[in-house]
Amino acid sequence: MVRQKIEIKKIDSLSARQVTFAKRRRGLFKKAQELSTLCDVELGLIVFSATGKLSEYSSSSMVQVLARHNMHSEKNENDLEHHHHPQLPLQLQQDNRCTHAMLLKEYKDKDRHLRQLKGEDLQELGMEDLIRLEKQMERGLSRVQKSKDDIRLKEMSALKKKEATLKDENAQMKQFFDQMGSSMSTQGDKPSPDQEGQYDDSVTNTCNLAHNHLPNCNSDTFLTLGLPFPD
Amino acid sequence: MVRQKIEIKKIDSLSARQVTFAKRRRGLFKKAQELSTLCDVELGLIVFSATGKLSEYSSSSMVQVLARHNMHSEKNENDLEHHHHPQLPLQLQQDNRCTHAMLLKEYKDKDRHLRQLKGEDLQELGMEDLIRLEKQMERGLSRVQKSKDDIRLKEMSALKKKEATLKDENAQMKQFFDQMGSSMSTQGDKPSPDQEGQYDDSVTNTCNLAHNHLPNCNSDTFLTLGLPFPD
DNA sequence: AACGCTATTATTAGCGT
DNA sequence: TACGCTAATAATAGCGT
Repeated sequence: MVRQKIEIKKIDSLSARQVTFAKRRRGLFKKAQELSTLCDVELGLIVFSATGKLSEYSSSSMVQVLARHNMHSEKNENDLEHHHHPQLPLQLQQDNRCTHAMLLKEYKDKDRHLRQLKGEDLQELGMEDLIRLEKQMERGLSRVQKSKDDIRLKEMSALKKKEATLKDENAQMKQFFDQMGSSMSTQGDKPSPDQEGQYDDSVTNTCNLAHNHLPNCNSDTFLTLGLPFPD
Repeated sequence: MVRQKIEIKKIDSLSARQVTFAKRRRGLFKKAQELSTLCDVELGLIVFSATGKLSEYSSSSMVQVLARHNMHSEKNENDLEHHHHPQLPLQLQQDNRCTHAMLLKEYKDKDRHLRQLKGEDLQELGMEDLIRLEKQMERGLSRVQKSKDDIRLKEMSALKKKEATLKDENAQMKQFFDQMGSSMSTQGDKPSPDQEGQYDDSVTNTCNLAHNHLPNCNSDTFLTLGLPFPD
């Protein structure tokens, strides 16, 4: 880094790439080793050099790490099997060895398409492909935005409903306290128990503590008390 | 490292260990990512946190990395088999079986993600997921648009180059015809054959048919004739 | 528990040999 | 090709919030 910071993209020069690979791989293995020691965690690191040579580090043993990793994978696999798409291509459900290659192929196709939708690996595409991709992405984007809007709308309507309910309750309560106030000034102080049942505890308590004859009792104040806006 | 360099041994304090784990894991993943990008190598990193949570990075896909790793292992395994180490085959068989399950899982994951990027199956997503998805799509979209721009720019510069060439040719031709015109009015009508060899047929023919002494011969006219714009 | 800060250490890009 | 070297960037330990 004598001259300047480098940008993270494939190094053009083969020799420079090899040198950097050797240096950074050493650094990476060291960091992995330090992490596993310092934090006492299990970890595995597999690196294939450009020439295909394998080098690996693992805190315990690679077999152990991979076994554990496979357990996790299987767990997720079972969950997915249960909750999600039971209707995938039948071929994929069928057993093992013969479908493995096909599965891998389909997997790679999907992977490529996915990367393209994420804006990677575009250099191999021509203008027509790019335009088709762009259209597809715009469609997807607008659908996502529509979904967002839908959720927001649902949230809004829930809030509106809650607001209406609270306004209602507040109005009733105001009426009740007004009655109580006027009857207090002329006779006793007992509220009728059958009306009290309509209000939930928190609102009732808050109001009982705060006001005895409701000065400035408008519904917004009550709405604020009843609705703890999360943001 | 404000106070001093730390020694590489298990950190005693649980909370400090967790913090360091989070920080260093981020660093390690970043380094792994940089290495795979800079040096264009395949690499996989598997980390189990102290609480058993799995986190992984792989340059391509974990399945591919593990499959490749299994191949290497099997090769070595055969060598070892020869050298009297008969105690690993079970694990590896299990690995292969699990790799298939994992492949299926990753396939499904990719498939789901792909459909989401195409704007399908959005109903199961929450607002956070949608926002993340939207960001991703916007990034992808802008990259696709950048690729389009790049192609257009390349096309433009090719066109500009061609334009310059044609302008040059036209200028030379005009000069030639001017000379011919003036020599016709004073003497003969033969062009010198060695200059004619510089022009390609279409341009030469067009000009010969259209003009005999070049009225209004500006280079744009010639450019239009020489360049059939496709759009 | 998760973030931001910053003084320090750690890593490494570009050379030289 | 592989190994130092060193200036410069990158990571991060220990705090504070």
